[in-house]
Amino acid sequence: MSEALRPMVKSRLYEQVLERLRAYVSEAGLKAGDKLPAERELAASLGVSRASVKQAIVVLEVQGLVEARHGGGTYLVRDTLDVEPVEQLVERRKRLPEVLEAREALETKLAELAAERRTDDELADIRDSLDFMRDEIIGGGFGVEGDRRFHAAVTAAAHSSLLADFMKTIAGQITESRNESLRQPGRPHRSLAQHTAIYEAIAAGDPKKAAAAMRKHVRTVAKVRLLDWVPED
Amino acid sequence: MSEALRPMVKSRLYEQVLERLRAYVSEAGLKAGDKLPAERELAASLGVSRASVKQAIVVLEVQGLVEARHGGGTYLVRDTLDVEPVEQLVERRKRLPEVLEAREALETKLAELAAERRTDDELADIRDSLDFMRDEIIGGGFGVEGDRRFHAAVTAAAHSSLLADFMKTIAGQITESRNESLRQPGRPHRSLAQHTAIYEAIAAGDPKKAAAAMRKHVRTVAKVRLLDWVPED
DNA sequence: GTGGCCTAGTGGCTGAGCCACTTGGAGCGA
DNA sequence: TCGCTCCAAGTGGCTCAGCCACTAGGCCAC
Repeated sequence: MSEALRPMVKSRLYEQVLERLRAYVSEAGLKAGDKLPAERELAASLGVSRASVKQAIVVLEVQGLVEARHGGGTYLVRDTLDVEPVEQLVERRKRLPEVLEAREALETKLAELAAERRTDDELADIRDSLDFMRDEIIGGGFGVEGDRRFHAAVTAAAHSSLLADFMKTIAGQITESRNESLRQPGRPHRSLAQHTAIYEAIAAGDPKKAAAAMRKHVRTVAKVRLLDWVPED
Repeated sequence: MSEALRPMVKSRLYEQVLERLRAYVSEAGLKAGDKLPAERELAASLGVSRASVKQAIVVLEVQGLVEARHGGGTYLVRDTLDVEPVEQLVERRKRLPEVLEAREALETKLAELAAERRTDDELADIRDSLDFMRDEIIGGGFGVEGDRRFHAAVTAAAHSSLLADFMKTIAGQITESRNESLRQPGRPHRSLAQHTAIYEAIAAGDPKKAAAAMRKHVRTVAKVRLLDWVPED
């Protein structure tokens, strides 16, 4: 109660940086794909430390408004730094089933191609991602990052730049579904088993088996997501 | 295209910290209000720098899952660190009109009381927040922080711990509406004018005028929000 | 008991620095 | 001239060490 009368939250510096950044983007008329000033430069011109600028950028990153490329600069994903209104979120969510259908089509083929075309190095990459996932899960994590690496490695091993490009366009939504799916009870271990099956088929050079294993995996993910989202209309 | 086949995003360290943190909370059975380990401690036990831990905490902060009190530790807001599913977001959103009604009731009375009870120091605080808001707007910002400080200062000046507690329970949703409202074109300046009117009434010790000015202001905010959210059902 | 004070604990922020990765151009060879 | 390699500059990722501001809790004086 003594605390109730005081200001409710202290403003954090990164929040002010955030606001300045948003204002800058709209004033400078930056569009999707445009490059933001370098972190060191921003820190200098805003008169704050680089760490604070970093915190602001991290926030924009998790909100999907910005993409930071290691060594290559930070880029706008949309034409603005404003957070997506709830309405659009819902809209996007309604299109998720479509995305998961598309994912099934693409990844099934990718697994098939990977089984045929993978080099030994690429197979090792897939194996590494599987190990990483296992470590994550053993360490109490969900294996999110390992899952991501696995699918990226399979995509690379398929040697189809066109399919890879398609995957890229739905990568964001897949990430979303991955995060949610892997948080379900017992999910990480089941996921690990399914990925292992995919890996083994690819290692054995068996395209049909790889495709089947991948299809089963993607459908597992999709089913959960489709079930827990029942639009009221 | 050469880039299309490579892993799509590199994992950031703060994301892994995030995952560990979530796992920790669920394993340790922490509940809303419980204290997280200190940043230095987390950094040490996770084997990462404090800056990375900080980035993860900032993410949790903007997602409203955690509250960091300067000098007082970091606390869970809910029973979990998982992000709120879209469904609940929509649910909460539907209750927003109610919140804004409640806000009108509370803040109108708070303004009235502040006009009667404010000390000179408190009046100065309100004045300061107004100046801060003006600076923000001149500097290209939206005046979000100044707005927050203004209402906090008025609440303090009203000397009603009960009303202040009520305000606290809807503070989160008010913040949300503030962020969105102030981003509308021309909004910051109009907001500044309305706040100035409230300030002047409080300074003059005119409770009726203060209440009226506050009511007008809150209704402006509410109207915009109510208009742009039309549930489909 | 009450109130003020002091100190340890903790978050906020900074500055300097190293490493990893990207990019673009210089320079070399065919 | 074209194309390739390689390197240096630019930039993000992360760490370390440290200072300051604020909070909380215990101690002490009254």
